[in-house]
Amino acid sequence: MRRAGGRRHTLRDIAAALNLSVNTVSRALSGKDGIGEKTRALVRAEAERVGYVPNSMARSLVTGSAMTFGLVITNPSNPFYAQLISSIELRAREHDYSLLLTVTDESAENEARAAESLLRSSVSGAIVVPVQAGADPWQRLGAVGVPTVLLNRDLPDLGYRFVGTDNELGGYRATAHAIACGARSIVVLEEDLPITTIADRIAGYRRAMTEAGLSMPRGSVMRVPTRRHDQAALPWQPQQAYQVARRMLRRARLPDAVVAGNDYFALGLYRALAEHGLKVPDDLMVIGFGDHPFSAFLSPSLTTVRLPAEEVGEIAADLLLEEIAGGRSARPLKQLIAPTLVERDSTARKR
Amino acid sequence: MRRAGGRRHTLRDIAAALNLSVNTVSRALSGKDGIGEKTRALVRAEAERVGYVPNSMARSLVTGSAMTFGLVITNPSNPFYAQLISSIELRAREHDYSLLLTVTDESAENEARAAESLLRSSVSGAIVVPVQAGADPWQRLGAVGVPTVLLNRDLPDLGYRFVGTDNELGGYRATAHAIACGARSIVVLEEDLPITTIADRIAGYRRAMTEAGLSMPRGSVMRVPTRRHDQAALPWQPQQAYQVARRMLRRARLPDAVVAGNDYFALGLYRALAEHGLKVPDDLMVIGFGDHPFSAFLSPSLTTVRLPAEEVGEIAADLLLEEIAGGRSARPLKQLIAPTLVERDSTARKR
DNA sequence: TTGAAAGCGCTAACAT
DNA sequence: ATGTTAGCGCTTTCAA
Repeated sequence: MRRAGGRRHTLRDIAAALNLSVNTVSRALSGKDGIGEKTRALVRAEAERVGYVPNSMARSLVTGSAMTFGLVITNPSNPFYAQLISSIELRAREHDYSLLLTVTDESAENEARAAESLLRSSVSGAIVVPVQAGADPWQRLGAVGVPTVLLNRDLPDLGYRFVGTDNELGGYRATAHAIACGARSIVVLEEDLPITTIADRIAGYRRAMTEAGLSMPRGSVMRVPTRRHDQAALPWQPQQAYQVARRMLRRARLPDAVVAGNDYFALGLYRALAEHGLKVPDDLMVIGFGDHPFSAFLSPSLTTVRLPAEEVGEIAADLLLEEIAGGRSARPLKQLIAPTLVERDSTARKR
Repeated sequence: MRRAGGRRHTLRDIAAALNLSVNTVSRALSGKDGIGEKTRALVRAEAERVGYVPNSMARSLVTGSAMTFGLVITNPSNPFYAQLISSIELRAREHDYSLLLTVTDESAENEARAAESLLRSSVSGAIVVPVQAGADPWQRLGAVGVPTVLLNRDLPDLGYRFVGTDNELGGYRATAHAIACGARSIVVLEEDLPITTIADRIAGYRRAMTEAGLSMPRGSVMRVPTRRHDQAALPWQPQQAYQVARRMLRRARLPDAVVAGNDYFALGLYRALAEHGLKVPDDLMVIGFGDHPFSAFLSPSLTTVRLPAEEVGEIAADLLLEEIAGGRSARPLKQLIAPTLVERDSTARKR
């Protein structure tokens, strides 16, 4: 029955044991000066002896800061976000902040609740991947003075700081690479979600095509249906991409290359193509997005766009730390980190 | 300069505006009875008007409960843990708990700090994947009365509640399946980490081999080196498994099947085998572990062991909720959920 | 160098 | 049905 668990010791306990005032004990422990060395040693020893642990809630109540980051993410099973969690948690921890994590699962309702919850918890600041179904919840957070950094998806109306991947550039590079490899007719396979990351990638694709003077007939942008509000283990559904790819394969003229919005879609593509007797890259090139862990080990290995997850996470945390500190940052308000193309065999066409 | 952010409104503000006592306002808002309906309506209206948000720290300080789960995980980039985060966060949220997340990255030092941090934060309870480098930090947590549930890796000395995957059974099923498919000589490929999940899987492998009367010569258990304390994007390194597999392929006699400790290792195996001109499954069968998102889409598709991540997460959360509520649970102290074998092409040998 | 007093925002007794 | 008092554990004035 370990439930027993005696009451935690408080400053008062230590003060009583040592015949000191609570205040003295507080200062001895918090390393402030204006205290005798022997007193401090005494207090520390007693604190150690009884296993004193400060109560952060009490401290926060008076200082007004909970020393906590709120992190709001759509889906931890997305490897990009998983990495972001890691790198932000680490940075937070290094600066003695705790991490309060909320998952929105692309739901505006969850997002509204999340913002409210961060408010209640008096987080020192928030890092948010918005659902992009309105800016209200985060507007509110900023309005009451909680520094908020937008991650990966911007909400320009708010004028908050933002770090993310340059998806437009990613889409451009992927497409330009396909073109450089000889593709003339290129199809994009993207999820059907109304978020800027996807729109940006498509814009990048269009720019590359336009620059190369290539046409984008109807059907060049294919959409994979999303199942929102679905506590999904998978960030994306290769199976859904597979279905869409099969539909594409019924067309009279096949494209030379497909640029996928993520590597999971490329997985579905691979299967559809294999079943159809098409060889990658010789019959059709495939380019992924995300450089997910498996991509280097597919056969053929997948050419893809690597995302600067760790860097984005670190910058987000640093931006937040700066905002909390109150200093105007030298950094630009909006920061887009360039992703890099990783060339592998799925675009290495033998001539 | 949104930094302005006026002070948050408090109960006192509302009380003053309405000429009521703070207490009345408190009860009106918290839905307690003993309050006039018109008063309540009035208070609610005013709260709404000024956008009142309760201060959880203040409430927690007096109630003693922070309405927070502490979740301590080794690595969010492990898809199994990513799912666990999702399902636990959801369950917590449904019951109005927030989630405080800490990443240990397999470091005992981080773990000790994490436990201390949970203590400071007065979490209502903790769900922990221990590093298994000693039980002290969690012993301490329980000792001061914080309900703690162990996840995926047990610390039997503590006598805490535990939920996890039945890895022994998983290893057994994987191996037994290989045997059923005709394999006589089977090698296991496991990470080199001193944790029970791995030891259990190996034990299951041994049981299956023994039952079938098969021998396990030296070299039957191959170890893939771990890079600990490495904020890695990858939960495991296919590349490392690839290296180990290449070493194996230099042996005089090759096994009929390899049982991998996770699907990422299977990825490395696939490459090594392909480079060596060996066909899966005809020359060598491969079985993975984890049923990671990509596994169904490899070619050949990977036979693997699917882990009950969502179920484990939900049970962990439910156990914790029960412990917090203080009611003795009808459930067993230790709960092992059976994983299921997913048969695919990597073991479908044409006879 | 130390102590006393006040108060952070809230809830829980106990009055009225 | 409402108000008063007290106090959660800590930090922050201000005195001594």
